[in-house]
Amino acid sequence: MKTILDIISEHLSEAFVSAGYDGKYGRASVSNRPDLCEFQCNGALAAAKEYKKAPIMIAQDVAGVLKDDDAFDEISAVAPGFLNLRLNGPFLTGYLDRMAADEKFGLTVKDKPDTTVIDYGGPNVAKPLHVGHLRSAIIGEAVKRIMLYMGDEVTGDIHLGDWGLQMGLIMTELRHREPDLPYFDEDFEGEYPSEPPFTLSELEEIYPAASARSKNDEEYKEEAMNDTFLLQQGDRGRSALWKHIMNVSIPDLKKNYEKLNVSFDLWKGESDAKPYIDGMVSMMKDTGLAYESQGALVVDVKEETDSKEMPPCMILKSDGAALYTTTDLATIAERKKLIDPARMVYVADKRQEMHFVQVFRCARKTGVIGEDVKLDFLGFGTMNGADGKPFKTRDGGVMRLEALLDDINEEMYKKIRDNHEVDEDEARATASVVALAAVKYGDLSNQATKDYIFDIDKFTSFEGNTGPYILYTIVRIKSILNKFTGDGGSLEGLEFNTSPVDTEKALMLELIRFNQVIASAYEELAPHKICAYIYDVANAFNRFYHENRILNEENAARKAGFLKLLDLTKRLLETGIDILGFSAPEKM
RNA sequence: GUCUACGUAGCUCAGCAGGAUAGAGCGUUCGCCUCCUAAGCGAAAGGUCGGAGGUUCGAAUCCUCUCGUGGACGCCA
Repeated sequence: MKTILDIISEHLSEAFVSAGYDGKYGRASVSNRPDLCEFQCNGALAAAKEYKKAPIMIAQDVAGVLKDDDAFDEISAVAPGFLNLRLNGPFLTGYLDRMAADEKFGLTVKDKPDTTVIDYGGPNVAKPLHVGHLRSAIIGEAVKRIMLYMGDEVTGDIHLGDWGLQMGLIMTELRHREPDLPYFDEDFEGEYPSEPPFTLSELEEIYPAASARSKNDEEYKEEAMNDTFLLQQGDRGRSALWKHIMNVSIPDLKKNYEKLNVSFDLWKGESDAKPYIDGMVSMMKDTGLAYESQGALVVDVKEETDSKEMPPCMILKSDGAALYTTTDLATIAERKKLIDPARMVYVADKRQEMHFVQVFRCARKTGVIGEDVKLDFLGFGTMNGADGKPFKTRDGGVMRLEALLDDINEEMYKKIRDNHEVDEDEARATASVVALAAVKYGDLSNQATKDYIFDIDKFTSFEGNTGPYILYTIVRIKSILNKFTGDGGSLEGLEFNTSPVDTEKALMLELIRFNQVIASAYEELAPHKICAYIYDVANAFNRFYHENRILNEENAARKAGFLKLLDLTKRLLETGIDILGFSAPEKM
């Protein structure tokens, strides 16, 4: 179904043509002066030059043609040449009727879905999730859902960090602590123990310890690199140990992502690309594109148009071990073979942009992937604390994701208990739903590419442009509709009011933007556009709510129209937050 | 040093295929709960859109320069 702007633009274009001007000038936009009009067209201003005519004259000509158009109640040509439009009530409700009857509220889904892989999350195994992992998870999940809603076939891959130096570091540290473990005995030929030699919390402590030591201890770091290399070569003991690390770590990761309402279709990792590395490397060597430089194997990815330095893409380190670029390239080959997607989207910290530019160029240049497959990098900014510096706990440590969510849950719980008399279980359940919305909306309402301030005080205050405000609005609507249906009312067969009151029409005008907003959020991979939109809708609803008594409205037809509008508003808002990856409680 | 992103109200952010009086939220001040949830609604105050040039009838938006801040710049991911 066409967007309302496209429809209005068509009317305008025809009018421009009828008046003797080029139809291209008939582009409509939402008014930036709601006091004057609902939609506007600035085409006459642009056309003035071509026709050497005062813009107001052109606007008047077009307005003259439009005066019989039943889509509009009011058309005026205003100096210096604006065309101001107000929509006709029945025309507007006709559009709403079609929206309400459509499964996707008039969104034109893609007729040819793109098979897409979205790579997000990217946690390292054996490391607890911390706040730094929040953005990739939240943004990636939202982008995945936007693409799904738009009709693409999307596979979300968590792409675990399970094959790099961090694995070697863990093994080195473990050997220093427990040198007698059979995994490190090269002569050991028996069965390795089935029980892991560490618990989750031990594992979570081992990595930071190892990482810290490797920074000051050159010898230790070399050991870790060697362990990494041996693991990648398939060393038996290290592979067994690797499995233990995975088995201990992954269930915990799953549990944590579940709490975030983030789910992955694939739990693949860097290690899964291993079978593709050798073939890929020899292919790159055979074609002569990969060559040795300073002991490492590299591929040049410079392009003539580059205005900056572009270091070559490193395929193998000088010790022959794989690194980040290696597994990312091999993963592209793996996805090509197993999924054959039309597009791959990577959601990662924007500081990795250079890496992805190199990987994408290298993949194309060496034929790992064809030119027809779209490769997109969506980089997000750093999550900073209230002081504008990278987010830390009060004592300066890295905040674990679990701790952060627990804090916010607790604040939320207190707030609910303060506001209403509810039993403990219900308050806890509601608190977790609202807290998640607060965190996710707080992140998603900012442009992904920018750094943003994660201010716990702000997020737990829950006023203004926040997730809880959106939820509160939905809960309000639900409450009214439930009361209505509880009293025996039915939402079937209601009709929109064709002569809406001001705040009612304002709400309608917000609702009809839905398909436009979703399409634009999809084009730009921009969840914040959906946030801004549902905030506008919630705002318009709350104004309407305050000015009208809905259930007590005496005019039955008018009341029916109100209820019909409420129902559609609720469905749109619920769809919006579902796309963003959170949900609303029944009460709050 | 090279490249890059960003500088919009006291704070946090929208707006940017050029268009009428630059918008929200928080904070500040003042109103509104006998009535469907006040986590709400209304109103006020608060801005030379970092600065300087340029293109244009018209620039927060496009171009150039400049200042400031962050980031990236081969064996980490």
